[in-house]
Amino acid sequence: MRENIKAFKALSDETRLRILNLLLERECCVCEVMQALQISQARASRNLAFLYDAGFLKLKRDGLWAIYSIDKDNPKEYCADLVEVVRKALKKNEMAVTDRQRLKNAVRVGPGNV
Amino acid sequence: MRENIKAFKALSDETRLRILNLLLERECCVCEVMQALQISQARASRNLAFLYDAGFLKLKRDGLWAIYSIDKDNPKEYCADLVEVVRKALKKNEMAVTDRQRLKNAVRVGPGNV
DNA sequence: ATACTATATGTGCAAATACGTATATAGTTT
DNA sequence: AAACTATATACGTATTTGCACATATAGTAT
Repeated sequence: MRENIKAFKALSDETRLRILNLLLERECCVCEVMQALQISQARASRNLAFLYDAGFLKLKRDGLWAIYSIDKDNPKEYCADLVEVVRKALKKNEMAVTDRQRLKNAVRVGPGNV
Repeated sequence: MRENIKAFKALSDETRLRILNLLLERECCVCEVMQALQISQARASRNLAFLYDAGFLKLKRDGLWAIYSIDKDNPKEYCADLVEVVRKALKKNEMAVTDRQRLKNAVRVGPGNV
């Protein structure tokens, strides 16, 4: 039960839903998330970590970059189900559409160079 | 987005997941919920109201009793999807099984008579 | 009407949450 | 090595949450 609660809690926050919306498009590094959502680096990092901890994301390192993506192989069945719910829910959401648009212009370069 | 967040928030709490678990068995009045979960009347009432407000439940009055049940006709598609996720997640959960068992012995009589 | 019953809600408090700011960490480049 | 870069985290603060307790509300029965 504790794990389920953690998963629902992870999804009950606007910042994290917006992040998930981005990652449904493609994998992102922290700096791309902060650009697309126009939020601080610490906020992006923290909320990505929250989603990761809840089991929704996987992480790979590429030099200085931390590349987060949706973990489609997570054995917890509810994870994939919940991601699908989010995808459907945000498909036509105005803010989500804007974020996805901004993601296209985001570049893989750190906070100091944006 | 605000509605989705409210729905996820409603599910990110142990008491409310346990309540939903009961209602997946059958409709319940407030006093049956408090008996099955062994919680206070105020706590049962408030958390039922929370789930109701999030769109998961419907309410019918029967004399003094407030009968809550899962609203299967809610047009919001994510509601039914999320209820299904909860059903799968709690099917074999130990606490959820215990609660369902206790529900069988719950009676439709108020807090003063338990 | 009065007493009773089931449910809802106001209040205050302790704990949890989310954030900005500043700083630490770890990998990269020169 | 030193300077730089992307990310993670510690800390303080404002807000939100969930609860117990007490009380209010509304329907029922006598």
